[in-house]
Amino acid sequence: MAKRENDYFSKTIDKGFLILNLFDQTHSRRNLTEISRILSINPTSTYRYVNTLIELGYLQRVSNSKVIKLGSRSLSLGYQFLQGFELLQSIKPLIDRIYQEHGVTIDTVLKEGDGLIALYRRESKATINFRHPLTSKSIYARATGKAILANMPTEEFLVFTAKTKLVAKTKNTIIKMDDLISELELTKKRGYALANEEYLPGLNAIAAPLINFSKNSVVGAVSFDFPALQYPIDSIESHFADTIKKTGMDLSEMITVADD
Amino acid sequence: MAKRENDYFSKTIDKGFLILNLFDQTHSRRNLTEISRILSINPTSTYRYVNTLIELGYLQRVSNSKVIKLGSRSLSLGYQFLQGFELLQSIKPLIDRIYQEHGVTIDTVLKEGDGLIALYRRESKATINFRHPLTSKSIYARATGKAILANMPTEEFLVFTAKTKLVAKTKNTIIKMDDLISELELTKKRGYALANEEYLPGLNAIAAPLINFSKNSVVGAVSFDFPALQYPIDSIESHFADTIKKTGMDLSEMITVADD
DNA sequence: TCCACACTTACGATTATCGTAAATCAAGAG
DNA sequence: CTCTTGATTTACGATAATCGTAAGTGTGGA
Repeated sequence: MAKRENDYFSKTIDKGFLILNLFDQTHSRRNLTEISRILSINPTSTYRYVNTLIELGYLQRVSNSKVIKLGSRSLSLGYQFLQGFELLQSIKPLIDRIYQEHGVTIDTVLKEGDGLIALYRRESKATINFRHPLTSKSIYARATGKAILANMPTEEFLVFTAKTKLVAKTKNTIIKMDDLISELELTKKRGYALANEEYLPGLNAIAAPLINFSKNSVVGAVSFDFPALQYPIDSIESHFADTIKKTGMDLSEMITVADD
Repeated sequence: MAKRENDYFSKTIDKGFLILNLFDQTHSRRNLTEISRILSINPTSTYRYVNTLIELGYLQRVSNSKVIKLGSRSLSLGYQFLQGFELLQSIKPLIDRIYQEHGVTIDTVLKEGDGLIALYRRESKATINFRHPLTSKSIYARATGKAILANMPTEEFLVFTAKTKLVAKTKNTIIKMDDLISELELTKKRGYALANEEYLPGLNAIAAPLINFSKNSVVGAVSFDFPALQYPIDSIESHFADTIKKTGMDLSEMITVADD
């Protein structure tokens, strides 16, 4: 073996998942060349991998053509992941209950690397909103993100400030780091974060951090989301500040137990 | 190379997914030895694979211990699969609407090999019921399964009768093949299937097949599920026969377009 | 403290995968 | 209908990734 750089990492598995990851709502169909180019994998290897995933049922051909889409095995694996993910199962009943009581849209996210990933979302109209982004990097522009940033260890926050360039997502996005820092100080003090159309135009939100008390670290955040037109930020703050703080605390307690 | 049995199938990818598949609601935590034994993979290889999946975030260690559970990457991949699965996206709005109108529990399944897999489910109380089985083999005991069997090509049905042994799931399960066959003839004639506590005690259901008209083949089924106590099978039949047939037809039309 | 078992690392042997080249297929242009 | 072009699939020797034994390290219970 040449380098033995990391003997205990399988590149092949990595590639398999990279391929599967290319299929999502906006790219539900792809062909070999596309896959091969995006991932810079030799066409023959790509063929082998795709063929494997098709035989396993995770991908399938669109009516015997060369076009490829997700297979039904992916669907059941998807459900299985949701069912098997302990944290989701533990917080779901509580979120559903709060949703019933207050009729607000609730979004729960986890901190994952630099960004956020969706943990569970209840929409005031439909159920899970399948259009909502599953991951987002612009953590500083979202209420959930700000709740997390405000409760990060100083060291980690410094890394964030060092490597993040604040980009305007909307006209309200905070783009000066100093402004963001004082906003976060306020956020930490009062126990909740606000986002006044800072991430998406027309979307206001209030969020509280999710803390693993036993590790004393922030793992995510929960937010209530509102249409900005009917719910100006002041009215959200006066009506929901206590509720979001309580919700954050309740969820944090569950997470502390479930997260290990 | 020794055999060149199938040059275009990657065993490594296969194994990666086999490992991930071991994690579900009832087995949300496992250790190396367990995985290695179940899959008959050499411990070192198992270590390599698990290590890979951990580095990629699909698995994670339970607080630095040796115990392993699903990682947050699996959660987002799970959501991504649901979002990217075209058939689910196309039928979801219709199911949601029928759910609103009739307030019944709706279950949609796809035929997959010998068994059924969950496509989408709306519960009359909560949303997606995460406890409901995602896959089931006892196709003959369920309303959805019977709707599918009744509309299978003769050839495929003969394969089913040849290799299936009817096992009683409840005291009502049909266990004589002749009885099942005449039941299926009736099912086909009237356009819907009934299950009178044949799969689970206390569960009654009425189901219609989902047909891909362009291929002229049955791809799944949709059912309304009821608690047997409040809803005897006769009353279900008289109240919901037309609705389930209409629902089946509407969904079939969508599927014909979306399924290719 | 010791034992038993599980996990991790090392490294030569093995063989699965890589990747060039050539064949086949499919779609659009003429 | 034929040709052309680009995509997909197959073949097969070369390469290097993975396998699997063996030995080392950790960990929990007796």
